[in-house]
Amino acid sequence: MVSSKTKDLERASRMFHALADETRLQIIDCLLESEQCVCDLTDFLHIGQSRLSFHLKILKDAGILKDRREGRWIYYSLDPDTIEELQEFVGAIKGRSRGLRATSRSCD
Amino acid sequence: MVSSKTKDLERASRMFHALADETRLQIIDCLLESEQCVCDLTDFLHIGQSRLSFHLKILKDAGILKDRREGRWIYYSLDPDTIEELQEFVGAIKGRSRGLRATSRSCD
DNA sequence: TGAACCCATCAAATATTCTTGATCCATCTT
DNA sequence: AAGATGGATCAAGAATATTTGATGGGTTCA
Repeated sequence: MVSSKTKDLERASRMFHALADETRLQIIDCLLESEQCVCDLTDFLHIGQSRLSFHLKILKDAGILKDRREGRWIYYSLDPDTIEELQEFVGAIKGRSRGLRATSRSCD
Repeated sequence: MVSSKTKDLERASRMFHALADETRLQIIDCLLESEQCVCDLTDFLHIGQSRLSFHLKILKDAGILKDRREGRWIYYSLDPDTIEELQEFVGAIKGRSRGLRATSRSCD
């Protein structure tokens, strides 16, 4: 099966893009311990609410975060499945990056 | 030791940014098998030389690629140490992302 | 119902990144 | 030395991303 390598790269680049920002990595860091609601995150990170909301959306759209509503609060948390997917992707690169052979070719 | 969490996040976001682009992921894909010189990569990827050079620089600056000159050619290859660093970073997130406890806090 | 609260979304201004073509530099060949 | 080749770099424009403040929607509580 081909599984469209193009699609895979598109998905991977979206996930990496979501992680390519210090503010978003801080958000993730905040969520390592447990889920958090948006208002707590604004307090912790000292950033404006709409700005935080913007970054949360990017992380959520990339599948890295999930959210759930409870009354007036919305709790965000990491999505373990996506983190694992990410780990597999990096692992696939690493698997081959040690002990490469001399110049040869194979690509597109 | 503190090791400046800010620095870590800065470094991590740089690495992720380098991976947050389909063209650059294609380059990496080309380098999985073996090192390649720039002219081969332009052939494989069907992109202009200056464009490729731009992306190679981003990957190299992030530490993901190394280069070595041989006569008039410059060969690029993956840097296994950085790939490993990347894997550790993702692993650190994954390590805690399963089985989170209920709401609590700890952050900045 | 209305006020207060939590949060998403929108529009506009900024800032950053990417692409393209031109130019320059180093190396090799003759 | 002169030309050819492999690549980096630069400048300018095009495309994306980010920040900020304003607005609006859903929820709770009086």
